[in-house]
Amino acid sequence: MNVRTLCLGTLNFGDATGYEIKKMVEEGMFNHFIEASYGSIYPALTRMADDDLVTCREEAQEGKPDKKVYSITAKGRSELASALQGTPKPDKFKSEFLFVMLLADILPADHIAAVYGQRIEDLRIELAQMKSCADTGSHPGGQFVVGYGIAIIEAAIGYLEESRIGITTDRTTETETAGTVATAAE
Amino acid sequence: MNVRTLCLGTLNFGDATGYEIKKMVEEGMFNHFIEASYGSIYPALTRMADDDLVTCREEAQEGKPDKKVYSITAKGRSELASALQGTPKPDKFKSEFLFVMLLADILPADHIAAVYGQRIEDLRIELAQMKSCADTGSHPGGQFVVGYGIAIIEAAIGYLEESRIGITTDRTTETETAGTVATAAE
DNA sequence: GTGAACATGTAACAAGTTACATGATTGA
DNA sequence: TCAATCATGTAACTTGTTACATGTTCAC
Repeated sequence: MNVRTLCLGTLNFGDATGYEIKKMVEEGMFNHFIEASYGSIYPALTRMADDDLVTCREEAQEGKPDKKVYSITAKGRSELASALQGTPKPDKFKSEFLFVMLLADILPADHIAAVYGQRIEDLRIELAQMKSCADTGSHPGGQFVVGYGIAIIEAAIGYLEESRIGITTDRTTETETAGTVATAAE
Repeated sequence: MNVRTLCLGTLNFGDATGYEIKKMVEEGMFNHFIEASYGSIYPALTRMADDDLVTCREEAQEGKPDKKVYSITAKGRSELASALQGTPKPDKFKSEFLFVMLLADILPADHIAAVYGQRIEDLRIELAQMKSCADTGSHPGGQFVVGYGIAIIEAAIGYLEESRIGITTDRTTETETAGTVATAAE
């Protein structure tokens, strides 16, 4: 999915500036399954205004630069609907963490342990953040998405906790090799 | 993580051709948390051979073009280890499906139902595929990764199944609007 | 007085994908 | 005979990120 559809989707929930869209994406529940930068949002918004998918009203502010508040148009809404038509592409789940775990045996045991612990902690934070989203947004679609996120993160935490002993201990002989490699890397 | 590290990582499990690396990524357990195309793998392999991270031995074949079998070198292994040093970036989970669900109320009810059903089916296939990986790879890191994948996919399926009624029924008044939008979209 | 938050925007750059080019074999 | 599998490779193209540019206010 492209930035255009993303912007259209957020604007469907209400008017917003480019700045606000970015914030919603990185702080709201969007956060966990989408991302976008200013460098892509602003140009997208400008082009969409040219295409009449959104309208822009400028709001002067004291001290701060003018706000450009965007609203989705009827044309924008139908564009959004047709972009959402058809089968959505399968989810993409990219994980450097898992890649590291896959190659755990060539890495120092303490590094693995640290990364592992950190991951659990990160997931707990993500979970808390997601649960706070659940209270705010009473919108049905939002509720569903947040529920999905919670279910998955809880499963991940659960798995990591019950596998912790296995992955951390299961490596007696490898530590020397890892040491050699780490030294050679410098 | 870049293609280089990915290739180095797969070569760490044994020699392979560019073609085989691609297959492993799209069929093996790598599949679910990484992706790469020929257009990125082949150039990466060539450059890494120049940098002495891998060696290449050409194997003539009848009827088929020559195979280029790559092996990771000691230098490659240390490069891999140092690339895996440091905290891995947080997992990225991108989901068009969830985005569609978020905006379910502006889309035709039957479309949502179809997409929803398809998603459950796809996840079941993914789960089966992942479970078959579990038998093949007896490697500890692989076992862990596959276990993680299974845990998450099962959680997703579970959530989708128990929420099915809610998301599909909870939309009586919206259908008309959706119809209008769908028409306008054409 | 220093950094964060507010607010927009552009240009250079990175990274990878898609499509193309080539060509034999094998199974339906 | 038509598609798929095996096998490699390049060039054009997409898409988006990073870094920069600009400027105020508020809190510490």
